[in-house]
Amino acid sequence: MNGLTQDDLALLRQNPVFAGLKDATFLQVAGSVTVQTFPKHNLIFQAGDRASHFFLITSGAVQLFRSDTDGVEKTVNLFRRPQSFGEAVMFLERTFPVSAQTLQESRLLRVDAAPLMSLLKADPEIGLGLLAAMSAHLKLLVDEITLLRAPTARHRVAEFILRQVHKLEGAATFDLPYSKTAIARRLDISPEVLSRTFAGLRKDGVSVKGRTVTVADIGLLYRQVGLDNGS
Amino acid sequence: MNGLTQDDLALLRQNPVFAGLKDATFLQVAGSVTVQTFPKHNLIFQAGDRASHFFLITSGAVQLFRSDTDGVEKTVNLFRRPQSFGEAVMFLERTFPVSAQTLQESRLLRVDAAPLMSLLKADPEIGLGLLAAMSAHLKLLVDEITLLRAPTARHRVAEFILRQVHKLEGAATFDLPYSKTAIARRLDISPEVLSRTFAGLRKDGVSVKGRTVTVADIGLLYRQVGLDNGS
DNA sequence: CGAGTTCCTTGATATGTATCAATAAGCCCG
DNA sequence: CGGGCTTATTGATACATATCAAGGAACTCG
Repeated sequence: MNGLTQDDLALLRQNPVFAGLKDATFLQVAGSVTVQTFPKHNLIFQAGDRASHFFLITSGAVQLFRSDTDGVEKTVNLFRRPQSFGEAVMFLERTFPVSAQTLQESRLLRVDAAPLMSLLKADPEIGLGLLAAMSAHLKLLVDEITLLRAPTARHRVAEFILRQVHKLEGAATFDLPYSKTAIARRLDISPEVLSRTFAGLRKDGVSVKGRTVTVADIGLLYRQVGLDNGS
Repeated sequence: MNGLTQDDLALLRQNPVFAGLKDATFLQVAGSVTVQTFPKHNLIFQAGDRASHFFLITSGAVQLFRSDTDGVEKTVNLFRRPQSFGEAVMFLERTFPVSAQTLQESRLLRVDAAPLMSLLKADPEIGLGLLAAMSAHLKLLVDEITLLRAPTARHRVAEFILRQVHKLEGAATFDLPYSKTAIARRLDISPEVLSRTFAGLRKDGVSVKGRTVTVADIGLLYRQVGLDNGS
């Protein structure tokens, strides 16, 4: 053991760098992760240091900063749990372009580049797997943003339905993938509004009975939402 | 030339797979991208085919589907401009687990794996560069989602300010990075509400004069927003 | 089958945000 | 400096959503 808690492992696992790894590979890498705690205002690394590792924050706060020629510190970025920093530079095998210091007492997970990079270089498939996972993840997030930027609850719900339906026109029936409360949370609306919105969509041929949703005319729904289904 | 328009290039460029490449590398890869147009209901690839390429949609719509043993088509996913599909499988050098067909007349950009993969294998740094860029991109998107999920305009604006400030407490002054209209768009609120919100924050020590913002007490702002600055 | 949950729906109300409209401030360029 | 443009502010109003409250439906477990 290296002192990592369950929480630490979960945090690592959901970091983009690790999310795409297979369990076995992940555990292998996690084995070399170490916990470091720093007091307030402690330097973590300095601009110009070799980026032989990156950090994930479990508590506290870290400031990335640049020291001007005249010694004035200019903060570039501020990170907190569950953010990580330094990984991009690590992948690039460069030196840190900025310095990092804690703003509070902080607990960090230090991920050394060596084990990860040697895995990546020994087995290119791992790197490709990471690329695959990251691009898939990016797609999901872009979709999520599209959904959240929809102007009204009606639009969000309709978009959500249209994504479940996987068709451009005609009729369709499908089951909601999870509870309505959870869907409401995901769409960032209250459960009440979700319920009302479903009710309001009834006159447009959307009927919801329990978890089963039936759409009479998908094309109509596209038009309702102001999207173009291309037809 | 291979028939790619400016629009095609821009679309490719903003795809996660290409967004992280250096210009030179990008142009090299783009040189082997081809345009393919398909009529409606045309098979693009079949489950089991070798994933020697992936596609980006410039117009039309594509359905990914699975043919059950009894021949029933079950749609897995539906993609439209500017989405891409197949890249994850391509990176993994596997065969497509599903089939793809157009639902409308469609125009696709076909990106062959060979040039990209040989680049990746010849120069591991390119793959690492992609990983670096993707993980940076993922961070941005996650931040964006956090921002959009903030409950009120006040929260969004405060979060936005706190991100510009890069500090946890004390006072700070900074310049807005772009016009207020643009900021409003980014926060998904109307310019009027942004204006009012700035005005409303005045009594909490936030003053906005032109593009210059001054925050008297950052800790107060954190508390206002219900965030914890850890102090 | 029925009591106890949890989840969902519906109504009433308050709050927040968009929208419309008008004014004011900033900016560019002659 | 001043006209003409864009950008920002402020007010009035309408609409959308959250919240509070209560009733109803579905699910679980004995």
